[in-house]
Amino acid sequence: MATIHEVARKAGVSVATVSRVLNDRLKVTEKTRTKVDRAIEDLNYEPSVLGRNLRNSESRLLLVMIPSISNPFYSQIINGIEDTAVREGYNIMLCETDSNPEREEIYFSLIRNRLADGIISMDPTVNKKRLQELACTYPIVQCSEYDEDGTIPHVTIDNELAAYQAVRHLIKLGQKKIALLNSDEKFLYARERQQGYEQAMQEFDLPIKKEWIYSSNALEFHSGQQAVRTLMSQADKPTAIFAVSDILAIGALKECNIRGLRVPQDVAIVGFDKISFSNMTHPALTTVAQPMYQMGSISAGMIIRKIRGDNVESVILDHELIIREST
Amino acid sequence: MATIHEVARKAGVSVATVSRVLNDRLKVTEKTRTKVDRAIEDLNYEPSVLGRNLRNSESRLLLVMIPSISNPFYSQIINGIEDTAVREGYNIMLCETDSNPEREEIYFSLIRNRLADGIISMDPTVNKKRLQELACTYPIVQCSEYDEDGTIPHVTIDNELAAYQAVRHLIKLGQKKIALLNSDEKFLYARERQQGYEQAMQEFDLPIKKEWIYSSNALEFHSGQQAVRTLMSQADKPTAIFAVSDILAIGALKECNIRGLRVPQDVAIVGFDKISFSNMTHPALTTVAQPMYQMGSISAGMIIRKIRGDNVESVILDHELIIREST
DNA sequence: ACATGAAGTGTAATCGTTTACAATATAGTG
DNA sequence: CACTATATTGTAAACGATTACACTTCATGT
Repeated sequence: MATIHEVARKAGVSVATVSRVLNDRLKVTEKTRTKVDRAIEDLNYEPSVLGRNLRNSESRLLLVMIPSISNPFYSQIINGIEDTAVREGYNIMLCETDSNPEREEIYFSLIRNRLADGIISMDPTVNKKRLQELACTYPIVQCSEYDEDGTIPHVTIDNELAAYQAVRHLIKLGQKKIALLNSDEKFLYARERQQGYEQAMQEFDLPIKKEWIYSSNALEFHSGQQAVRTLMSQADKPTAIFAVSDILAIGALKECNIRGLRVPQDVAIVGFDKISFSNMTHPALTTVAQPMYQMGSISAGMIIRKIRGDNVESVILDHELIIREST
Repeated sequence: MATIHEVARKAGVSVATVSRVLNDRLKVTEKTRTKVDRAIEDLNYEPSVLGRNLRNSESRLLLVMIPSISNPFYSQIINGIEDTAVREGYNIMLCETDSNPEREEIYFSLIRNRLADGIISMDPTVNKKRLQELACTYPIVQCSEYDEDGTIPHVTIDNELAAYQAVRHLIKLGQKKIALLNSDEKFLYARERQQGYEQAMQEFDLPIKKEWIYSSNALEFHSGQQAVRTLMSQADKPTAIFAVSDILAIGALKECNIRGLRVPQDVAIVGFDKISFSNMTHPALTTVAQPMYQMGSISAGMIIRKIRGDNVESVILDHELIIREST
């Protein structure tokens, strides 16, 4: 628990010199440097980040806000963020909002209190107005989800195109009765993916039936199951399902399995996200891969540049359709 | 970005009084309090955690070290930690070690640099000696994994008993040829669960065959698949599998599905951990539930008490066998 | 030998809080 | 009303670093 003063005394120099040895590496003779180094060694001194942060008025901490830590979609993104952040000398604080505005506000207070230098928001349910407001004062970027008419820089994929290609893939396999398993339309990505679905259906002159569009308000496994129950209770049953999330798709798959519907022979299923579990199911899930690691590392890079005061542009990354056994 | 000085000036009081309004709530008249409150309001002042931390020489940050963020086993634990931590005024930094000692050391440096007040370690591959060393100086607790001959307080379950009960469950169902799908024996929990397995087999006079004990060095989905390939290539094939992790069990299940082996009719499978995906498979997995949320919140409570200087005792929690479709 | 300038080092202010201690105001007592 | 005892408030010193600025050296050219 030595301080810079003790090191200075032991080395017979001033604190300024010790600080210079610690940071600059310029403008200090080899001789004093070794004296200081030895003193540091002897006392096994480590500078206090607390003191340094106060003086530099920065914390080198990044807030990463996600709705739920158990959603595997975010795992790879977080990996990307963390690797880049650590490389640049930042650490991350993972904040689980549970889509709860109160909790959200607690985390926002961390940046107002200077405990964080910037925010990467990935919560689609975040209070958009509040976020815009904060973004005027503090560095904020959005990852994956973003606000259409906001000004916050973001990184995302072309959701509409990705959905379009996924549905086209089903159509090319001869599918005609394709259901959409969507999440709540209040989310931008949900609307965009629905757009892509409709575009593909129209392009190939297939009917868009309201009964085949199922909107679930939660991205839960059970919602996927429920969707299949509803869809398959209809007179005119779909023979393929495009789900906007792997979790929903896995729920749908489970329900098909339970009902003895063979996948892909009786029902073909496409998911979205390529979470790690999507190839552990039987059959493995066809899905749209988002470049999650890259999304993470790019958003980390963006927020760090924004903290430094550079101005940054939004980025749209490429996706990829991963064809596996479920289609 | 107002400071306490500006608030003091605006309210016509000293900084000490402002600070008292902020913290104590005692020993300041109603009149001055309202003056100060109004000034705070007007400037919309928020105290800087940086300054406060330096003065109090604490950061109110907890380090939570896990090998991999994508392992769903940790999700619930982290939820438990976070809820308790936030309630006590702490925030957590999630640190993914990737079981990489270098990375581990980076995170250890955060506590040496006073950027964290304590560590909750959940990494079974952590360098035990290093951890013991640090535990002399800094508050550290272990969650789930721990060191038998160490002195670091920990929270865990009775792995041996849990494994024993899982295997006994299989035996009671009439199973006689039970394979053990273990992870690397360097982990304490692996050795303990193997103990439980062997104890159950012995108690019911069933032979323990070396060929039926498969040790995988990674807790990966693919290891589970590989295990089934190996086990089922033998002349004397097991008819049940006890896996020490759900991920391994899900891998095994997938391989059984591929090979047309019916679960549970041809092969019964038991997993361990009750991760959320364990009931999304077809059939849903019988598994041993660890009280993960509770483990998290208890370890958070422990580390906070330890930071305060209280001394804390290790805790062993109850587990539960969850019987589902795979047995 | 001396002025010059560069290079290296030291002094002290600063970041934004908290808090021991001193100072002052207020209430209570005879 | 004078005098304590007590309740509030203010002053200034920490906490542990960084850094502008001032000061010392010391090699160089004359």
